[in-house]
Amino acid sequence: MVGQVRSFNRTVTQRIGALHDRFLSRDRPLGQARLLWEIGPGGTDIRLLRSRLDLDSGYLSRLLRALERDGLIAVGPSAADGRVGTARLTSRGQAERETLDRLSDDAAQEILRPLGAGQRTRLITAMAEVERLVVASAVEVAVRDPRHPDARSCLRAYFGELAGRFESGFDPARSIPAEDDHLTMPAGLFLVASLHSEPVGCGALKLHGDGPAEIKRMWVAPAVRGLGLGRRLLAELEARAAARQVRVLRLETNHALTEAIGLYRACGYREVGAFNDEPYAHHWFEKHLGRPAGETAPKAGETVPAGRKPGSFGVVAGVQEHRLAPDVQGGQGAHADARSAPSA
Amino acid sequence: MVGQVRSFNRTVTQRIGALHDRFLSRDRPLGQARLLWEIGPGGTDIRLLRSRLDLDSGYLSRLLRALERDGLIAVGPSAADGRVGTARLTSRGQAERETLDRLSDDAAQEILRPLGAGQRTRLITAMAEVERLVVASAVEVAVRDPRHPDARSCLRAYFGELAGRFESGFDPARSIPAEDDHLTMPAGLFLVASLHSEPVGCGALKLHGDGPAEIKRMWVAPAVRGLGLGRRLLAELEARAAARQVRVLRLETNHALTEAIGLYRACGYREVGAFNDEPYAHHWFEKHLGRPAGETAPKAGETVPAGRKPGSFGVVAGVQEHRLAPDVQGGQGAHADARSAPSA
DNA sequence: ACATTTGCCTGACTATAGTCAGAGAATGGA
DNA sequence: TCCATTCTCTGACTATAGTCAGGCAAATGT
Repeated sequence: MVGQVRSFNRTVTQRIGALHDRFLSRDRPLGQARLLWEIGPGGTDIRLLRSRLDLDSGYLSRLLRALERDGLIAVGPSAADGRVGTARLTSRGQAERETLDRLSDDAAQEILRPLGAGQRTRLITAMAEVERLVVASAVEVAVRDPRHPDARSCLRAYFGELAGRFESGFDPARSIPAEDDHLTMPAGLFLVASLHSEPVGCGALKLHGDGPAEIKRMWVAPAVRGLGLGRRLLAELEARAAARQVRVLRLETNHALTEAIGLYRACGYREVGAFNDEPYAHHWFEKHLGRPAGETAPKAGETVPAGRKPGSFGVVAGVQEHRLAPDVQGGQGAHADARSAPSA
Repeated sequence: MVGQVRSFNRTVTQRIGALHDRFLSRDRPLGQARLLWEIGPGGTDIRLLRSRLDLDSGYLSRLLRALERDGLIAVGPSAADGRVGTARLTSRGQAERETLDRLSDDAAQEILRPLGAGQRTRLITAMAEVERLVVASAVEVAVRDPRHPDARSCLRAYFGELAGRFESGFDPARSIPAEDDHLTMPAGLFLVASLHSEPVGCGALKLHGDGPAEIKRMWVAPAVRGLGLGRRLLAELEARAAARQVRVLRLETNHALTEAIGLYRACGYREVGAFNDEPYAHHWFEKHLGRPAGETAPKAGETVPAGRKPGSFGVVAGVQEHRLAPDVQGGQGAHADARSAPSA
């Protein structure tokens, strides 16, 4: 497995990355091109640019002034806050950005051009799959204080969604409360999932000594649904509950939340009778932890067992192996001919 | 299609490339690390390094001496040719290389770690597919003089393979000859397929005025089989034949070459009676060009029709869209909540 | 044997990317 | 009102990556 990932890293990153950069930096340094793109039509606050591209403020400042000198952008103070600046594209900047857009298309075409029709569709499909899963793997899950802005943002989105999806609407005041203190150690905990440091999901655990603990506040942002994030949050909560000697987990949910119900079932939760009087709930679930298992997915954060083979493959350019892509093929036996010195 | 490729380029290249480089250049500049890797155990001639990494000779020289100063490599003249130098790793160099190897593994693990078991296998499968096809798209096909070293290398490999696979062996002198002049314009032409400027396949066309032309010397290196290269070479030959008013293509082949026979059939060649007395042939095929089509794959080198949508997506870092990966999902409607300023 | 080519090296440059320590203005909170 | 903080900018550096023009020595072809 690791071997395939490494092989992919070498071959694909190298080839596509190189092609990409070659097209983009045809007449402008890469850093500037990146920035020009990132500003986008409509303009962007400088501090946003800094955090998004993760640039030193001095460096960014210089890049901005280079673009400004070339008449591609105009920088002015933000309306709301006199300290922050806003960069916006001039019409020349817009044109330049459209050129970049076109070049990026060319780079993509360059990949597709040599392939046949069937190969193209297979490539597109596989690329979509890799992309989905790589994005999924870029999501980070961490314990956060429920009072943290990211947590608050998730909770707001969560309540908003409940209000939209429950046929009765949703009023937090009528629901059984789960106050911040109850979702903070030692009473419980709150997990936030982030993608590129923006919150995209959450889940909470409310402990009751060594009695059954409760799963609360399970939410995944619409943009990242279908990436297995719900399952991952749930597994993470279960692991942390188990680490605190919890034997039984419980949760209640509304019948409008069909994906959630499906998730709980798939993760080994069994429907039980109502164990509380939550007015918005239609289903109550329970799961006993520490089972002989077989039905639960391996927990996220677990170390992958796959051992490294001593003589395994490429690190960087790895052109030797990369060259004739023996990884791609099964065997690598009798092609000495193809490798024979071309200039002999 | 182009949109998906672009989206992939941004997301995957960015994420994986960044991770990769972060691991590798922990204590050594990337250029040096790459070089150290490329030299490999057993050492490599400097001119090979130059062509493989496509480096300026001056720059390479400096990199080599930096590594030499650090005691990681030793450079000496090659045994065969006093002009060329050979770089080989010292024991410290070996150790350093193994560290890089380990770091590269770590980078791969880092991708897999957050995923569940099912996701991992799906990712691996999709990565293998993308890699195969990206390698396929990196193969270049061009007309070459059959006397060119690359062409010679292919022919040598081709004859070698025939000798190994025909139960009777193969002696070029007994076969109907196709001399260099007959495979050079205007009498014919010779195609060479290269991957990273190493020859990996060939195919030739022998014209007979406006009579049936012959396909000859079809060969694909074992390491790149299964990438559709044979089909591509064949399509390319057909296109060039058609451009010269050829109406009918012919070829003969030996029954030991089962993949080739399958390829010809799949590409619309019909078996016909022997049209020559080639002693090594068991099957003779023919194809009429310029048919109403439907059975031939689209010719390589053809322009892809897929038009660019005016407001389409990211060029460079493209963090805006990239961030919550709307491309990955179908829709992008109601997740304003998840985007709301995390620092609000 | 001699001219040409090939392969590597050196010196002299340039551009890009990035870091770090402040300075100075605007803002927010006590 | 004042103090601490936030945000951007400037100056002063450094490292990496690369380019280009020769120079010298070994090999090659005639």
